[in-house]
Amino acid sequence: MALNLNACPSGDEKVVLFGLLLETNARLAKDFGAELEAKCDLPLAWFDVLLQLRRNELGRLKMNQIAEAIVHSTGGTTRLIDRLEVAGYVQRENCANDRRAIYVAITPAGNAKLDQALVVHLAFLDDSLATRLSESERTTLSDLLNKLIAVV
Amino acid sequence: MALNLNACPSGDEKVVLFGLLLETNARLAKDFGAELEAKCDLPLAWFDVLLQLRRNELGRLKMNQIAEAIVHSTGGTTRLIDRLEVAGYVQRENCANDRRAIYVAITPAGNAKLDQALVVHLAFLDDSLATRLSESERTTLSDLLNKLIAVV
DNA sequence: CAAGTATAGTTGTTTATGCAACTACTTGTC
DNA sequence: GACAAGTAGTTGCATAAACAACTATACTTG
Repeated sequence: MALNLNACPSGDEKVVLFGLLLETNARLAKDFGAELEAKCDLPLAWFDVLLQLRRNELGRLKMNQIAEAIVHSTGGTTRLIDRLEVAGYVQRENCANDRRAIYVAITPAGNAKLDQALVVHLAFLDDSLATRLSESERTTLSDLLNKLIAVV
Repeated sequence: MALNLNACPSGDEKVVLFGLLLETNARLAKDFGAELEAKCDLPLAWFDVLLQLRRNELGRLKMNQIAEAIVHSTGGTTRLIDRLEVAGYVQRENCANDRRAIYVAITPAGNAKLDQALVVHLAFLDDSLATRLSESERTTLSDLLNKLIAVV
């Protein structure tokens, strides 16, 4: 396995871990994305936006908060929200205090779609997460990822 | 935090974990990708390909093995390898046994570029991984991700 | 061994995204 | 209170990737 470690640290423990993280993510995103698209006709990025919006108790966030939360550029987020708005899942609302800013609010149709998607999501997670990791393992994983992401 | 759990399981433990995985990955990929691009003029996807090639003791893989390893479509992989080949980092080689198949082999220039990139990678990992997670935490994280990815 | 099926890779087309330049608005400072 | 600097969002452009249709080769089965 570790054939030529010094010249080529491609087998370094941290390098492997980083690669594993990318790969795990890519496979999960691909699998779940395909399922979501097939069963709900909803792209993963749209799901992500709707979920972020629901997590805010007012059901709305500013553009830059969304961009930050879903780790997209602001330009990309503008057009992503454009598509969601055309589909009727969100709507732009003006911000009284700051006329530069725009709130994006989830609509009833968006909430309904998200509910539908969450059913699929939970089934997927039962199948792919819960069968592979116990509850305590999932807690450990959460803790580690939180440490990893903290103040990056 | 859990305002309306039953109607809207957006705060479900598994849902949160899944989101955390996506977010961690997105941030790490974005940060490291930017650094790699800035310091080595090497896109993250190229780095990934070169790393996969080096991990094979012959320094070469077939197209479909690469596509599988980096979790891309075969069509996307064709064009990714096109670019790497134009840059001189890999070369296509015929496969004697199977005339449909094509080997992609890393070139000396590719190896040199990868060495350069690995220096940057290790520095990044020291900075973003090693400072946040101890060695035993990293081992735990590796184990959990391996379980998660197994036979997906 | 011929016909049908499966596999490896490429190509046309569409789409989503990032970057940089831009407009509009706000905040801080003299 | 005007001007500089900073911030919010959008747009033009370039690019990377997915999907589906295609070609070429290999395998399988009657």
